Amino acid sequence: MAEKVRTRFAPSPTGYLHIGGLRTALYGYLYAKQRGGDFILRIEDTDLQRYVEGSVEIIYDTLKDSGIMYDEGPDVGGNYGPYVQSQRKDIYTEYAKKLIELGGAYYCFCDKERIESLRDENGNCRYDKHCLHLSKEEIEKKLASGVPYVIRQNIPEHGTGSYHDLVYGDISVDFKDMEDGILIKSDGMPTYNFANVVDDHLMAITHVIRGSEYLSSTPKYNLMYDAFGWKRPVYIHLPPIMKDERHKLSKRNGDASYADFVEKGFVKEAIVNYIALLGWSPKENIEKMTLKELTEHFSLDGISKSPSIFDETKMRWLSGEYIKEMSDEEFVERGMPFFKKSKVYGKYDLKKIAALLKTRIETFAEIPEKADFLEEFGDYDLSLFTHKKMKTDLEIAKKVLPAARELLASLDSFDFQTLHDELMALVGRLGMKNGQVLWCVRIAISGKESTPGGVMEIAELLGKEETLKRLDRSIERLNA
RNA sequence: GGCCCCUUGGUCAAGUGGUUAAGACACCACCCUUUCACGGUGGUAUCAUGGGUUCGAAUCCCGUAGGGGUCACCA
Repeated sequence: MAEKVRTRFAPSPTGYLHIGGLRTALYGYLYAKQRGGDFILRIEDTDLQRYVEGSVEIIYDTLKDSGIMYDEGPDVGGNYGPYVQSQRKDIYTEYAKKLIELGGAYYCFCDKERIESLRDENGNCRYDKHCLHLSKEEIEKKLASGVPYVIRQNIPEHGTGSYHDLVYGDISVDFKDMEDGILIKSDGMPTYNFANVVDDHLMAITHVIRGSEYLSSTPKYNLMYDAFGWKRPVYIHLPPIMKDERHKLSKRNGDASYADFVEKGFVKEAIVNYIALLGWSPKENIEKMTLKELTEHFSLDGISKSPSIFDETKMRWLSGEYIKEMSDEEFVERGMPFFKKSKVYGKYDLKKIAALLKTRIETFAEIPEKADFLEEFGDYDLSLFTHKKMKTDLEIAKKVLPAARELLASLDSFDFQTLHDELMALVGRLGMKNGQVLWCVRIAISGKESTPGGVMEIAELLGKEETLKRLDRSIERLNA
């Protein structure tokens, strides 16, 4: 039986979950789910300086809201906990000591001043393995007398660290280019460099999916896996998502996060769908995929190596696609926050408005601007009556509107079908073209060059009274 | 600066020695249509650059340029 696939998403709670992070989580989720494996959430909070209150909740909420459900995590439990690194301090201490015994790490008592003195002309400092050569007695003595210390990784002075990445291929880095990095800080907490190795092993992670910034430090981690005699995981490094060709997408630069896009009215499925497509493409050459479909089509060999630029325009298009296929009920329900911001809320049958709006907007945020004309009727520009293609002008409008006014006033029912039949009959009686009559009436009751729906839909929504009122106002202005 | 990595239209991208170099978004045109949309049809536009290797290179090799990452008691 094949080993069960276990992937993980390991964010640090530093304030938000950016788009790049969400994509990393998504790929981990997709790969695990596709293989019938587990997806784990682990919080990497070993740096108490950078911890931001409430950010863990943002991580939980974003993942759940976007549908990326984790099988194990701090708030859902699991057999490999705890899933918060700050609660695993003793574990790291234990393994750090073990690594020292194995020769893969050593105590370092050097103070800041000594480290600073190691800086070279470029301002880089590289530890000189000074404390590696301390005798056992010296170490015991310093430890006993409470001299502050860190634990450093002991990296060989010669040789090369190589590994195979599923996206980037074979990567090798010379050991001489790596520093004896700190594994355990003087406050007793581990650094990422140590905690990720220990946790990934202890949590039985089979595939490590993370950003490409770890590409060149991975050989260091492999050194530890090897020293412990642990099996190295499969590595999958992901290219960054950029804002433009120079800058990575980041909240610090004011770039939108998942939550921001939801707030901007994007359909959630579209956001997930779009970020899945950044840096990955399916064999089948399809664009629109739900999370379930993504799980079916996802494959690691479709991941690209080069950075991709986030394009909100394409995400808007996807969002529009999801909106188009919603039922009127679903549209009303999901767009409710935006209906509430519009002037039509509470005054109209929102389902009818939904039907008209569906094919015309891409994000829910467009609801107010597209629907508010139903409640707003100002003194529009009369030149709207002139339209070359429709063959209309002010003179035609002056003939059409009174006739239409008379007709509409005489109607008992004001539903779409009646309006359609009667208006078309009027077109015949006047001996004009459809567009000449319909364009003029639509302008007269909407005051807008473009509206969701035509005259009949709008008149039905407005109702007889309001339609006539607007018609009267337009005729009055036309004759003024 | 050292090391690691990347480079196909405006954007996302397919492509793994022989293709008219897919497809999508955006853009433009036309058709449909009571507006705007939707839908349909078509169009503009890409292999960073210089050398090789080869009968043949977007695909392989080397150099150059440009870009990103990393070199923390951050992850």
